[in-house]
Amino acid sequence: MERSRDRHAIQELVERNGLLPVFHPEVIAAMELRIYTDREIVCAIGDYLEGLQVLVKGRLKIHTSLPNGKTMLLRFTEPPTLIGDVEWMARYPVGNTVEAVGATMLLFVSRECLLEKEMDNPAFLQFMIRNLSHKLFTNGQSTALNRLYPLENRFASYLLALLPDQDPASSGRARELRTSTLGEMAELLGTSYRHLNRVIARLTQEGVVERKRGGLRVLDESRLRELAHNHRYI
Amino acid sequence: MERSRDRHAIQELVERNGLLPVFHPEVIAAMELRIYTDREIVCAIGDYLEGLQVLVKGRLKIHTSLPNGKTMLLRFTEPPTLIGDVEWMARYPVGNTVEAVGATMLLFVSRECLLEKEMDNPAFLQFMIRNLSHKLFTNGQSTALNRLYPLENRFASYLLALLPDQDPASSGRARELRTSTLGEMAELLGTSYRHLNRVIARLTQEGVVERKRGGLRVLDESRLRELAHNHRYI
DNA sequence: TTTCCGATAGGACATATGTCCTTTTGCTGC
DNA sequence: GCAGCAAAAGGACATATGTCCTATCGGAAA
Repeated sequence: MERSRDRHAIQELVERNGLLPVFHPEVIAAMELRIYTDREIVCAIGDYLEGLQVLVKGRLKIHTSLPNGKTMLLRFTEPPTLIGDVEWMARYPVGNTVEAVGATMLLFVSRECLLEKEMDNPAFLQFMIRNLSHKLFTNGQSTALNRLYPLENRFASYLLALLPDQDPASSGRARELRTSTLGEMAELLGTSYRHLNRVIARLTQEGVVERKRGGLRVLDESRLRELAHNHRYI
Repeated sequence: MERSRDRHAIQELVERNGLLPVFHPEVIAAMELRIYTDREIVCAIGDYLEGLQVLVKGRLKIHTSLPNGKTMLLRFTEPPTLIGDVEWMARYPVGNTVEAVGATMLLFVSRECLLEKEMDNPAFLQFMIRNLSHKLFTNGQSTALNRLYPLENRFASYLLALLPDQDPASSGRARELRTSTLGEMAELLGTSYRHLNRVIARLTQEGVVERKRGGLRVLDESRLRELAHNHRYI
């Protein structure tokens, strides 16, 4: 993770993400820009955060650990998303691991700074409420859907979420996506490696994906969307 | 549902639940006391709420509907719990059904009243944030646990949550609990009637519960607690 | 009382997923 | 090139759970 105090860049990111009316100017002035590279951990379960962060560029992957030591994918998020909002006020330990997908930028504000300058700022407090509400709302949806569909569908959603953003030049072409290891992917999806393997085998059989050196290749994206139903890891 | 404007009662409930510092006096003055009887619906999925409610006495059952029409138990809550906090600010449609368990009391404040008097009140806004954070936090826990344990364990949790509060006179005695129908209970637990039946059969076999006219009888509460693990429908 | 229906109970079988193992494959260090 | 390892692929079997059916049972309606 790289830190920056580049006022100009920060100001621009604040504006582009509509954060100008939310934070007190002094708070914006105290913000730090944090740049993470692919797969870097932004925060891990059990951490006590020193502040709040706002994702302003790139994408994050959120997953959680179960008591039995396994992990399970929760969701992907896009700007502007708050990280540490749940833990901020009540000082909870971090509940989910947050990991960068590709290069990402987050704005960081220290806890003290917020406590000092924003606790009486309705705009900020309302912003927090809106964000928490939204998380709870989507959370509810996704929980239900998670229980509703078998792995095949969740896996399809996962692949779609990982696909690089559509760029015109590549449309139609089979897209690739790396996976650290299939074992890790299985963990993220909350299943066993064995089972994931079975599902991949089936999809390979059907020509939807293709096993490939160190990853998978998506052959039939539309079929994948069909399988993913409406369910999206957002 | 019965409405009351009994100032004295309302004032007492506000104080007993620590809400005095949270709401503006004028808001408290405008509160309405709503009394629900067992199994009455407080709000249903899709509703647009006209205000915020605070559970101040009794217990609520929260469940959700899945796209396929089935329902699934989410949790039970105890005072002081906010109802409608998620939907309040962003005007979301209600995401979960809320139902009274036994006689319950909620304080109601209209949306307009809040918008007019509390949007700039840091104490209130912070209160909302604390509540939303807490919901998100416990929500996360329960989601994970939900996926971790098989029905037998979730069922045990459910029975424990339904048991009437411990009263000294009845300790040691087998406790009864009505269930509307087993079919409904299955829905709440997010499983099929058939499967629930199987699990009950097993537990009956083991002498943990006993089938009974219109309900079940808990014979071995300690074993039930064992099965429920740490997982609790709170 | 007789009939009928919703609620129960449970059989038979299929699918989703987990656990334990074995084999194959492709790199990597020697 | 060869031994050795971690990841990948997949066989065998067990458990959790779903779907479809059938049979009972007890109370409500006729």
